[in-house]
Amino acid sequence: MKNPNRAFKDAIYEQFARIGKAVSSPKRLELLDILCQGPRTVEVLAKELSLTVANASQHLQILRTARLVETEKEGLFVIYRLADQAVCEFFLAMRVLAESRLAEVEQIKRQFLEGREGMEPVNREALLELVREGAVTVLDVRPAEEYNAGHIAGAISLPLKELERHFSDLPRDQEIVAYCRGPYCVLSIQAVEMLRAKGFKAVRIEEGIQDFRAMGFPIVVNEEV
Amino acid sequence: MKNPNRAFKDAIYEQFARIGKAVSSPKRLELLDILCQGPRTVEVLAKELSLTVANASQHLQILRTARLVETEKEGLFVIYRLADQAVCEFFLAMRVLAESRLAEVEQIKRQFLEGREGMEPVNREALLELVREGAVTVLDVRPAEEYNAGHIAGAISLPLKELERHFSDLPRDQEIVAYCRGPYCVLSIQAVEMLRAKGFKAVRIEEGIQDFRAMGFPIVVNEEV
DNA sequence: CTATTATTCAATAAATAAATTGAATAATTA
DNA sequence: TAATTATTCAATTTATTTATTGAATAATAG
Repeated sequence: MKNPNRAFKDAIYEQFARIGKAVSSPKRLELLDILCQGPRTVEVLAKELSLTVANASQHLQILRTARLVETEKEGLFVIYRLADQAVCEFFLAMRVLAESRLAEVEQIKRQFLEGREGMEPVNREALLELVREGAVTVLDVRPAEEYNAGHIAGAISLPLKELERHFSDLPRDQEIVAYCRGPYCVLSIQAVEMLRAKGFKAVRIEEGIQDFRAMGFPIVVNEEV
Repeated sequence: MKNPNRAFKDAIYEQFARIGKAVSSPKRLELLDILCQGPRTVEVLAKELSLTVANASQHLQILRTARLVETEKEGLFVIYRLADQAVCEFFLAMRVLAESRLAEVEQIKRQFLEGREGMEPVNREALLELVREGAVTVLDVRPAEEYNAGHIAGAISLPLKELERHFSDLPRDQEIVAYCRGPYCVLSIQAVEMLRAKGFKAVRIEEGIQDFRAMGFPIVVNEEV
């Protein structure tokens, strides 16, 4: 070893790599993405990712070893949550980097949305402005608990599962903008398809709640029951 | 497969994981850190990390596959550089996250600096303010090429290797603040030790050139020769 | 053309990580 | 207390990653 500082540097970068290793698995990234939305039990996470519970538990423990998530035992359940909001911001930064550096991401997305109406990349800035002004009906199509945990001020909660039962509550003259968890969540895609099939003027906005938060949109949190 | 969108999500998160895998090795993180300072040849990078050239080349190719770095052939040499300044910012974000989440980082650093004078965590804000005001002599102890590629406005270039020959150029009445590549670069540590041994009032500032840039310090770039 | 030099490639062995399976643990309910 | 449920543990197989080595390639200089 020529350089006497090698051991120090090795030790430091090995620590940095703990974070890197934690985010080097697609499954763990998806877990982080969901945990950005709020705390979840192992069971719920496993189901969301179509993993066995044991496998999900293992991945979660790796995230915990890297101190990116924390746990709390509540009765029979173990609730996992992000250790810090900074972890969510880091995940978002990584997503943005992947989107900007890897053309494949855009390609996979385009391929998935191909042929579906209302999903074409709209003029995002203009749409965001309309949302800001309240000039459109903003629909939060995530499950009610997630809406309660935090939603865009002025947005209406209408979980995808209940959409069919509430068509009559929605305006036919005004544009409807649906959002969900983010660009890779399909809830808003399905919602817009259903709405369009019924003749509504609906469009999807890719941004998820964390993106809106990062952009400084006012977020409303409902009281816990 | 219960969920028909699984394939889409798997494809997306697999792309994200390409970035994660690229930054999951300590060696590749160190390579990125150095490349944040500027372009380098394979040979130089290999030497800096005490790696074989073949091994360094392999790591660099992995970074290139993840589109984090780019290459350019110049004569016999292949020059690697970051593909985008955003990659440097991402690396810094990862470093900050590791520092905040992993207590081990601070511990390793403390252990390394133990017993050395001038390295105690000084009042950073106050010191930065002095640097900003030009109330202290600011020493850039990196190699001259790196100084030329970008340095804090007002800083004097005095590479560690030439320090001994230029003691007489330095003020004995004013405080000297040395900086280098960042908190895990040892150049400024060695410089401060040498200066103190000669009776100068020298302190180290942990921040590296990329940190100063991120903090909005004015950076001066010398004309290429 | 030959020699030199920087880099990459290819093959291998060793280490590490991933998913699967079934058993073990811990908290709760009947 | 026994049964149930959510989670973790441990063992295994399979796949991936890492470092090492020596050969191959490509650009340049003699």
